[in-house]
This record gives sequence, structure tokens and C-alpha cells, in this order.
Amino acid sequence: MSKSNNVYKDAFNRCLRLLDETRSLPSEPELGTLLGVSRTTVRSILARMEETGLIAWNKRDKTVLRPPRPQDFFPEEETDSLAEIIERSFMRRLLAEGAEAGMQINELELAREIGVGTTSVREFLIRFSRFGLIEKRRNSHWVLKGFTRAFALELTEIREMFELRSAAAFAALPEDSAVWADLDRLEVEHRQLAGEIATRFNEFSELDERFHRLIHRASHNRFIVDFYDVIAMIFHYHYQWNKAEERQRNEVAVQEHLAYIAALKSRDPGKVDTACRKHLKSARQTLLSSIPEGRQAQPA
Amino acid sequence: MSKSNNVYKDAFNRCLRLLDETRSLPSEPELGTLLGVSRTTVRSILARMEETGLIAWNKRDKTVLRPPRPQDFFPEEETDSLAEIIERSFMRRLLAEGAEAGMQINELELAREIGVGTTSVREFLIRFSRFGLIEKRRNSHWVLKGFTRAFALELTEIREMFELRSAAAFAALPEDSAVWADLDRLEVEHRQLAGEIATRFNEFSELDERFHRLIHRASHNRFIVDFYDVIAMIFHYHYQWNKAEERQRNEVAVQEHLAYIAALKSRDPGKVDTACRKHLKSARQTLLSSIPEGRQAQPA
DNA sequence: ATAATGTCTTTTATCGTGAAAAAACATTTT
DNA sequence: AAAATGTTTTTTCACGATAAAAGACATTAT
Repeated sequence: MSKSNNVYKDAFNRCLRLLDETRSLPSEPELGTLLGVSRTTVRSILARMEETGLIAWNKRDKTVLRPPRPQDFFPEEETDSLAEIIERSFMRRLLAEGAEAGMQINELELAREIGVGTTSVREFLIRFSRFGLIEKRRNSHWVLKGFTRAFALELTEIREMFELRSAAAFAALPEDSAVWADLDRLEVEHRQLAGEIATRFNEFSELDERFHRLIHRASHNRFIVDFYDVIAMIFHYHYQWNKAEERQRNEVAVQEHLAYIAALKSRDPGKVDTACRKHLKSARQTLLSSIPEGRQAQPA
Repeated sequence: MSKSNNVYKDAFNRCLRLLDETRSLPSEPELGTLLGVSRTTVRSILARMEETGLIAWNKRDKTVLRPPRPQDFFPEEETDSLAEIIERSFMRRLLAEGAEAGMQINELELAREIGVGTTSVREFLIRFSRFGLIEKRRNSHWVLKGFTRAFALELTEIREMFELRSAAAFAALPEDSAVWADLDRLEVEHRQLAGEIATRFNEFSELDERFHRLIHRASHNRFIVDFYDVIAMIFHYHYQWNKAEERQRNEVAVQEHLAYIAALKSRDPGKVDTACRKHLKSARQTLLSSIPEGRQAQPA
């Protein structure tokens, strides 16, 4: 099996959702941009839609014949890229009990366990290494550094440096910058979420990421912007793992964000600094409190 | 050709240099640690040394029969790892004329040009991406962001944040920390180099790297320590490329380092901050002045 | 009994290969 | 002539295979 066609399957599923909304589909290049795939893939999708009687396809004419049924969709798990599959497996292992710092990581074993080729695992590990959780020994195995307290402290130290600087840069942006409209929109979303926090608290983490990325982008520094990937990854898995007090935590965070947004809009550097610090402090506390005291780094 | 034996060849060459110093070689495990390779490789080395009449090998006894001759060494170029070869080729292209921002990078073409498999090129590009000079388009090619003025400014911005913080942490280290002895040793090396700067100015960049890495390590933050890899890489190639005023630049930098070292030893935060800022400012100037004004990023 | 050597097994590094997906080129339609 | 469709070529992604190198185990020497 040389390469899975998950790009096609995922785009097909997304295309099915478009069918509900229109009588006929747009041109091939347009569909390509819409779905984020090449025309080659678009044509495979159209071919199958024709075969299964979803559309009538003749050159420019792509008329919708019937609405999509559940069985038209490809199963969710077939739409994931290999990288996603490997990442999930790896993180499950990493966050599971028994993943102690200093432990060695075996490419071949990982590949066999997940059921993929070694190349994909190697490439994943190289990409993953920038998160600072693993390290390669030259000509030899990888070493797990572990999701320790030290890691969390080092991560938050950088995060705080970067975000304070980005927030200051944000507040100094000219009145006519497009970011103020983005911020307004995020503020509305925050207020809506705050109003229905009892039922929608689990939607917070997605909003959180969008909010912080907007701020980091104001730094206009690729290293700062890219570093948010590390934070996002950690928070993503961290929240999957630690559901304790989730609702209350998010409720507090939403309010902190609203205060932070107000400070940014005031454009007063002092207020921005205070609001940013306050939020970062509680974010750090949340992360730290979730790491068992016992998980300590092994002495090198 | 599945894998080159450069590890063996490089270790063999290094082992030859040991022959000059002793009558007989130590045990296999000891040699392994000394050369940084496994016993398997050590035994291949010993086998060849026996074959070529360099040593008499019988179990624990490894007597040196004759000093190594130039023709005993493997050619330098055969001792480089594939990753090094690819990196050099890639950087040559990147720094050559015509490597404009926005240009797309073709894995297959690169692999063919260098004469290696695509897997190795892919892995290199993934590793290299953390330097912020290239970026991957999902399911498609890599895009060159280019060694532009913007890149240099973003890089130095982070460097300055990190180094100021590390220097402050360094100065606050307890009297009995081992770093003070390291610093003393580096100071001596700086004074020696300063005395013979006319002839040895080209040895500065290696000393520079060791000095800054020592300071960064005081941060005890893996992200800060790792970031120095980005700086080191850029400076490494930058200095190969831009030899203008090298001697004078290095002469100034050595003096700035000595002032910086004195400030650290004073343990006065104000003095440290001043000396560090001064040096970083001139380092930034040097880097910026070497980037042609014309090299601008393409609009996205 | 400890540490070395000798032997065998496992893992890593790299390639060539083939299908999926993108991209380029040619042709037709509006 | 601009933009779509139809067709062909190129590139990316992922695999299994193989030699180099590491590592584990068994044996021998001090």
C-alpha cells in the first residue's frame, strides 16, 4: 500500500456537505480552491458523485440529483492523514502511565505497533522533535524527555515572553488595521460563549487558540508565531487528558479574555500588560496543576 | 547503495590520529566511547588497521606497528554524513544569486541534483524547516521564504530577548557554580586570540559559538538553548559567504566579548545588561549589513 | 567476579518503486 | 480571449528491502 487516498476521501466528504446548499456545483477550478485540493482530486470526487447518482455530470453542468445520505460519506477514520494517525498514537503512549523521562523510543517498534512504514514514523519524530519532548541520539535511538513539570515551566516561560511582547505590539497597531475588526468579532464570540457557558464550555479551547494566534500574529515575527504551534499542541492533548474542573476553568478563562480584550482596545500599555499577565498566570497554573508531582525528569 | 559507511570512515580517521600518541590501543569498549561509536564499528576499524599493517591485533593486545601515513586516511569527503552533504548543497543554492523569496522547492529535483534518494531530502527539509527559511504547503511543494532583511530582523529580535534573559540568569548563578570556571577558561582563550588577532581572526567564529552557548545554557530553558542552533546555522553560512572586513569585525567582537565577560563577573545586572546589549547591537548590524537591500520578500 | 572478546540480533539510514495527488499542457466551450 | 474541460507529465507520499551500525547475549580471559 503505497499511499492512502485520504485527501480524496476527506475532500469528498466536505464536498457532500456543499450539495445540501446548491442545485448545481461550480467549475472544477473553483471547487478545487474551495476544498483546498487539486483539480485531479476534484475530478475523482465528481466521478464518484456521478457513479453514486448524487449528481449528473456533463462537462460544465453538474446538477445535484439528490441530497447526500449518511452512507454516502466515507468513514471518518479513513479521512485522517497518516501524520495525524501517528501523532495520536504517539501522544496516547506519551501521556499514558509508564512513559517516564529517559525512556528510549524505537522507530521500528512504533511503526509496527501503529501499522505504518518506518519512513513515516521517522518523519513524524523529526517534525515532533521541535516540541522539545524528544531528542535524537546521533546514529541511534530517540530519547523521551517526558511531559514533566520542568517542560511545562520552560514552555510557559517562553510563552509569557512572547505573548507580552505580542500584546504590546498589538495595542500599538494603527487604528485602521484590520486586526481591530477581528478582535471585535472574537469579543462577540466570547460574549456569546460566556452567556451559554454551562452547555458550551467545551467549545472554549478552539476559541482560545484563535484568540491567542491573533495576538501573536501582531508580533510580525515568524519565530513567535510558529512557537504558538508548540503551545497549541500541548494544550490540545492536555485538555483531552485532563477534564477535571474543565467547565470552571473555561469560565474563568473567558472572563480573563474579555478583560484582556478590553485592555487591548483601551490601547493603554499598562492595562494590556496587567491583563495579559493575569491571564498567563492562571493559564500556567492550570497547566502545572495537571502534571502529577511524581513525573520528574531523570538525572542526565 | 543503501547506506554509506561514513561513520566507520570518519571514526577510522580519528582513530589513526590516536596511533601517533600510543604504543598500543585500549580495549574495544573504551575505544568506542572515545570515538563515539559502537563496538561493531570499533571492530571494523581494528580489522582494517590489522589488514593494512598498522597494528598487530590479538584479542586484548593491539600493538601499534607503524605511524599512520597520509594514504592510510580515507578521503575527507567520504567521511561526511548524507545530512551534511545535503545541507551544504542546499545552502549553496539558497545563498546563490537567483534564490528569490517565494520560489518553490522541488524535492525530486534537489535529490537528483545532489545524487541522493528523495527520502533523505525530505527528512532534511523537515529538519531544516525549523530555521524559518522554508515552509511547506499542505500536500504540495515547499516554498522558499528567503534569507531576507525581514528574516534577519526577526531572528535577531528573538536572539536579543533570549540572550538578555540568559545573561541575567548567568550573572545570578551562585559563586560555586561550575560555569564560572568555564567562563574563566573562555576569557583566557579570548585574551590569547586578541593578542594574535592578525593571524588567527578566522578562529573567532568557533569561539563565539562556544561563548554564547555557555550563556544561553544558564537560562535552563530548552527552547532558548535550542534556538541557538538557528543562530549558529545562520552565522556559520553567513560567514562563509561574507568575508568582507572579517578581520576587523572579529577584532571588535573579541573586545566586546571581553567587556561582556567582565560585566558577567561583576555580577552587576545593570552592567551585564549594558555590555550584552552593546554586543548584540553590533552583531545585528554586521548581519544586516551583509544582506543586499535588493533581497526583499515577495508579497504573499 | 569483572571486564574483555567473540557472535548473533535488532535497529537505523537509505534507496528504488508505485500509487495518489498536483501541476502542466492541449483542447474545447462560452 | 478568457475560462472551462480533457489529457499527460511530474511530484509527493509511503512502502518494503538491504547494508551499516548499534545493541544484546554468550564466552573467555584476567
